[in-house]
Amino acid sequence: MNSSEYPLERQFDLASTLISAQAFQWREFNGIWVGAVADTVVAIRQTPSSIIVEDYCADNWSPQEYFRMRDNLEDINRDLRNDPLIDTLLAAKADIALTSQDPWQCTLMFLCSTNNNAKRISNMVLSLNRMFGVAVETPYGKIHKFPSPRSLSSATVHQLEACGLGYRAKFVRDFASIIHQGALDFKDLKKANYKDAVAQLVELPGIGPKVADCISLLSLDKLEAFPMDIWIRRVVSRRYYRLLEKSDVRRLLDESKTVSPQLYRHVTLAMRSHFGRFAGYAQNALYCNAKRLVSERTIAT
DNA sequence: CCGGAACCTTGTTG
DNA sequence: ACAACAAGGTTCC
Repeated sequence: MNSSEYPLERQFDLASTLISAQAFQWREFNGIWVGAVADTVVAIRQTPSSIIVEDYCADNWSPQEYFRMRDNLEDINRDLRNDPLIDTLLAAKADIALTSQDPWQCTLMFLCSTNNNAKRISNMVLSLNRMFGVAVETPYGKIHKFPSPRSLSSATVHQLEACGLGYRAKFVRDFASIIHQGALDFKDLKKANYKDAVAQLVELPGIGPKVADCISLLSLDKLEAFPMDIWIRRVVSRRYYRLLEKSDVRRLLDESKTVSPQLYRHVTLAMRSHFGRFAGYAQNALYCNAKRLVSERTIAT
């Protein structure tokens, strides 16, 4: 076990970030967050001035990188500062960091995320780890590493269904095979521009435009990606309708109707042109705000 | 290309 | 308690 302390290069809230539905593998043990990341298992805790990481399998996992501590938030915020709502949210200091994850792991988790809720996604990911990941002894019990492409590609659909994946089992297996065979290289996607990366991602089984945007933003350094889920759909149609075609707004407002690929493209393009090259940061702020408002409401009633 | 339905399952809601 | 519904969408037709 390798323990290191990293000074907080800027303030952010660890707990809020780890439950913000950017990743689904984290579990808390009295303020200490334990989870599988990339090819290791880590326990993280936050002090007022630092992040302390215990790394159980390696010594190269960097919280600075994972939490994007080196992004220049002043530049980013200045860039986003032609938007009143974002200004308000930035002033409120939600302190939720944007994560930069391992693409293989990130893609797997978002494959599990479709038509699903955070709690269940988390259960699915933890089951996959338990069934297919290498067990590691920690003070918090046996924690399993994230499975390799090899192990998931040789899994049976039946085994994956036993992890609670449902109809996603086939997607996960097929996707794992593609990666295991080397038919897609995430390094190429990192080098590619946003548009090309998304175009390649949506060719993969179970990955549509929304999941492709999440992967691009959270693991491929495409900070202009603006994933639109149901929460962003609501915010956009109610607070940013001026940027959109009337017919698109009507379509978004009627939640009984699905978002067609073209509508998704229209709307997210409009948002990207509004927010610019760091649109993903704006998306994260809007998403967290929407969720926060809802949780306050459920507590109040 | 578009719209609508089906999709596994579980946690939450009324 | 228990049915109905929603849940960070995608695929198929």
